[in-house]
Amino acid sequence: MTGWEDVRAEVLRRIRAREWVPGAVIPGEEALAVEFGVARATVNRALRDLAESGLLERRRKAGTRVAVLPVRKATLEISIIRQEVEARGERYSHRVLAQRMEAVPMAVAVRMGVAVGVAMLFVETLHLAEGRPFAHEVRWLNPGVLPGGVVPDFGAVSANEWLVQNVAYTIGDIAFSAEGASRDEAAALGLAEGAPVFVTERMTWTAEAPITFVRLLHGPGYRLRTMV
Amino acid sequence: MTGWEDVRAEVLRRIRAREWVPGAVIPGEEALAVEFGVARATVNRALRDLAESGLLERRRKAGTRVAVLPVRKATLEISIIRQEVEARGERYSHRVLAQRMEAVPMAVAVRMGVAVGVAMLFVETLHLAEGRPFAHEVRWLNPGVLPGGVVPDFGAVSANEWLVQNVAYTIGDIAFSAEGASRDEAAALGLAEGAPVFVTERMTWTAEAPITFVRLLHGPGYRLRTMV
DNA sequence: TACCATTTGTGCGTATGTATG
DNA sequence: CCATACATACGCACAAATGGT
Repeated sequence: MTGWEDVRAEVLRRIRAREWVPGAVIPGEEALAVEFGVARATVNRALRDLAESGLLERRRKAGTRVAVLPVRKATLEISIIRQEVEARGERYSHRVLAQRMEAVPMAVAVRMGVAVGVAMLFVETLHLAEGRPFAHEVRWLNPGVLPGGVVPDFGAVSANEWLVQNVAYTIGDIAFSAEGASRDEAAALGLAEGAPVFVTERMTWTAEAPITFVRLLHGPGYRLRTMV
Repeated sequence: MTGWEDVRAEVLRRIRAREWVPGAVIPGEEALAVEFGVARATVNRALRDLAESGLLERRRKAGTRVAVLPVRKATLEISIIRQEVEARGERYSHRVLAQRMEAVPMAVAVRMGVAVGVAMLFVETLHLAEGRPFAHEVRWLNPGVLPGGVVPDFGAVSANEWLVQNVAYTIGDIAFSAEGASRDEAAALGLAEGAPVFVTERMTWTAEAPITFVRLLHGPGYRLRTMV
């Protein structure tokens, strides 16, 4: 009956009810464990969870305090474009518009952390939902990460999906912005030049080497949502 | 020397090295605990962490398997606009452009889950960085959540910040999109009509009642980033 | 359908490590 | 340097979910 989620709920209630006000130190784990009649580990689990979600701040020796300006943490689920389309109940397809070795432009070189002019595999893809343009993808891919140096057939499986399945867990960062579509981008997506597009730029790395830089454009109507 | 993070690192290595391929069931917690010479709880902590980040899928009785299409989970830190501006080393200020009770339009009523025409507190704010428009905010706020029914002075502390500090932990969802600025929005942000703007829409609730619906517009140059 | 065996989920009490006021 | 409070570990136990018989 008293699990760590119950403890979390009660702590949450006290924060909400302002029984514990922002900035104040709350009782220690041991004290709460006694009060709630649970083990200290159970309290720890609950408080750790609340700290992860930004509501509490915990420091050794200093104790646990209620965050003054809680930074809310929202989690985005970055899925394969195919999954995204299929989740809407639409049929997915994609077309490779270009694929070639190409010297990276400066903007990309900077983000990938390589010298300007280094040759990378350049892949341009149009993702379709029910045959209509859904997203336009431009990608630079470090050929060094391809197993055996063999370039896969991105016409069969999109680069997006192929990488997730074939190149191991990576770290990276993502940035979102709104931009006006360039002439080429607009043409690919069937929009007017300058139309607002939702831009996702993603850079991924292994421990040492850059893997890929992707610039993904979604046309009007696209919404990126967080999962509660 | 062998903490749960070490266990996680080793499991990660095996996934990366494809010793455990996507879709395959990995050894049970007990077996891994024996192999690594740690307690089962330690293995559990490590595997739970990997499952939370989307790399493993766990089900009772079925065991733990390597995710076939790992859904990457990116965490966004949603901070107060003032913090965001100050983090850039710029001076923050804001102006309340409008504040009145107003019947919610249908689009907002639907999202807030209230009847069309219900009166909410409407607040329009312009956020400035170094005196230049940074973001335009339109907010509908349920007056029922105001302590004592008193409307705070949003000219002193922005509604954004006031709510975080005075209304307790909430659940909500956020959606991001790119749109063309309307005439009024463009005017507020000093842009041309139809210019691409980055739109953040946030809806928050307490357990039962809607708290607030916000529509936040950022002009060109704004980028929303994830933390690694 | 009913039951059982397996596997993860979580709890308890205790002990030790570690950052830090 | 020490006392404190969190961080994490261990071993055990039982609960809950669920695949299979």
